[in-house]
Amino acid sequence: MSSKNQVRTRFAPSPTGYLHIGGLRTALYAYLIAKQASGQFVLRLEDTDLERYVAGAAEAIYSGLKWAGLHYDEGPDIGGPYAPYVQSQRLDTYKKYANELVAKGHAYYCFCDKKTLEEMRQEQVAKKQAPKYDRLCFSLSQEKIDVKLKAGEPHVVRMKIPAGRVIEVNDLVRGKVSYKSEELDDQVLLKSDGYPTYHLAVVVDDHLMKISHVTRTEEWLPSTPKHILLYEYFGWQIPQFAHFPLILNPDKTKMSKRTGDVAMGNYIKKGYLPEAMINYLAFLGWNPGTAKEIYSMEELLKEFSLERVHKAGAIFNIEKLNWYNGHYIKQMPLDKLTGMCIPYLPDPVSHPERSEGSKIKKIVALEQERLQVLSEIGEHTAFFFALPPFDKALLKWKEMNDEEIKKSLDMAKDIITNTPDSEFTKEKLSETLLAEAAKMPNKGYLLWPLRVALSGQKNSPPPFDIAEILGKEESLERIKTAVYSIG
RNA sequence: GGCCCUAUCGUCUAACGGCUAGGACAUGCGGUUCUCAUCCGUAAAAUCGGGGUUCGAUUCCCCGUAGGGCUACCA
Repeated sequence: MSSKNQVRTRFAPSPTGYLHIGGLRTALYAYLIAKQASGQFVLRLEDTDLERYVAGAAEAIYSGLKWAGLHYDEGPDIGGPYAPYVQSQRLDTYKKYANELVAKGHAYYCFCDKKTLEEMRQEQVAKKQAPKYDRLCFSLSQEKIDVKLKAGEPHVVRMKIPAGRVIEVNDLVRGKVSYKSEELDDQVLLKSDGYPTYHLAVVVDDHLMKISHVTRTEEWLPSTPKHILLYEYFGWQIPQFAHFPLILNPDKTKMSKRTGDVAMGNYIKKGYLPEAMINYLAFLGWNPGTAKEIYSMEELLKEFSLERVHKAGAIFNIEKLNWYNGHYIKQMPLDKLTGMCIPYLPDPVSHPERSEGSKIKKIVALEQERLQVLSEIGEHTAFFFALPPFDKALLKWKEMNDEEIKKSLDMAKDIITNTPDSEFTKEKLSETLLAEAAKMPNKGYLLWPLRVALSGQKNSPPPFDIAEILGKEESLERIKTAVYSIG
C-alpha cells in the first residue's frame, strides 16, 4: 500500500475566505505532482485562526476543487487514514507535540502578554533592529514556571532557535537557499487559546499524514527554515519542498481579495470553463517548453514537471484566460454547451414556444463562436426573445434613403412570404436571399436592413440564421414593424 | 530597517554559451464577410544598468537598480 517512496501532496488552505485563483493554481500543481506519480492528493483545512474563520468557506473549497477536477483522495468531507483533516479537530495532537518539544528543551513557555510584546517590537523597530523576542521567559526558573502554570496564567509555547546554525532549504523550484539561525525569531508554536500556529500544525500534520512534497507559494519560503528545525527537533524525515511563484495583480503585488477578483466562485458564475481555468492556471508559472499551449488535464499529467516551474511571479491576465475560455467553448460539443448555457438564457417559461430543445440549441450554435464566457449569451441573444426597440436609423445601409430601405425590406418580405414552411431553413433562405442580393450593387442593400429588422441591432449573426430561429411568422412581423418605423 | 526571492516584447513565456532572440494573448493593418464573431495573413513590440569570465553571453560570476515576499499568539 504505502511505500516509503509514495508521493503524497496536500493542498492546505485556511478557510478564511472563498477558494481563490492562487489557491487553485497551488492545488493544481500539488495534484499534478501526486497524480503523475500515482500518489495521493490530500485536502486539509488549516483553520487555526478562530478570528479569521469564515462560515461556508470550507464548502466553497470542496466544490471549487471538484469543479476544477482536482479530486482529492483524502479530506475533511471524505475522510481517510489520517483523519481528521481539519486542524481545529486535532488540538490534542499539537499540544502533545508542543509538550514534547518543551520536554526536550527545544521549546519553552512564554508568559509575556501581547501588549508587552508589541511595545518591545516598536522599540526595536525604532532602533532599526530586526524585531525579535528577547527570550525573557526562557530564563524563567522551573519553580516560577510551575507557579505561573498552576495559577493558570495565559501562556504560549515558543520554539527555541539554536545559535550559530545555518539552515539550508533545498527547494525543488529554487534550489538551495540558506538562512542564518540568528535571523530567526523564537516562533510561537502554541497560542494561548490552545490552538497551534501554522508553523507547528503544518509540520506535525505533514509528518503524520506522510506528505512527501510540501508545496506552497513563495511567501512561505522565509519560514521554511523554522519548519526544518522542527523536523530536526522531532527527529522526523524532512520532506521535499517546492515553493511556487506568486500570482500577481497587474501592479505586481501579491494577488489578494482586496485588489482584484480572486474568488473562484465568481469565475464559475460568469461562465468560465474548468478546462480553460486549469489550462490557463497551469501555464501561469509553468510551460512545457514547446509551442503547444492547449493542454487537457490528462496532458498536463503527462508533461508537468517541477523543473520547468518558474521562479518569478506571474501577473494574472484575464484577456488570456478569456481567450482560453473562448477556445474551449468552440471545442465543446453543442449538446453539452447548450446545457451549460441554459442557466444564462432568459426564462424559457415565458417563451414556451422557443424553449423547445432544438431551438435553444440553434441559438447556442449561433453563439458558439461569439462567446468568451457563458454569461455573455444572455445579452447576445436577448433579441430572439423580444425585439428591442430599435433605432430606425440603424436600418440604413451606406447611402440608402428611406424609399430604398422600404423597397429592400419589401423584397425580403416577399422572399420570406414565398418560402414554404417546410423549407424555412437558413440554407434555403440564404440561397434565395443571396440570389436576389446578387442583383444589387452590394449584398448589403438587401441583407443589412433585413438583419437589422430581425435583430434590432447593429451587430448580430446573419439574417438567415435569425429568421430560421424566429420562424416565418415572427420574421414577417418584425419586418412589418421595421417598415412601419420608417413611416 | 533586516533577511530572502526575482528580472526576455504591454502580458504569459521559449531559447539548458553559438542562427535575423521564437511562440501565444492583447494591439495595428489587410483578406474572407451585409454587420459582429470566427478563420487566414501581416506588422510593431523585449534580453534592467555596469563590470567581469569566454573566441563568443539572454544564458555563468560580481556590483548596482527595480519589483516582490517575509519580518504577528494571521495563514
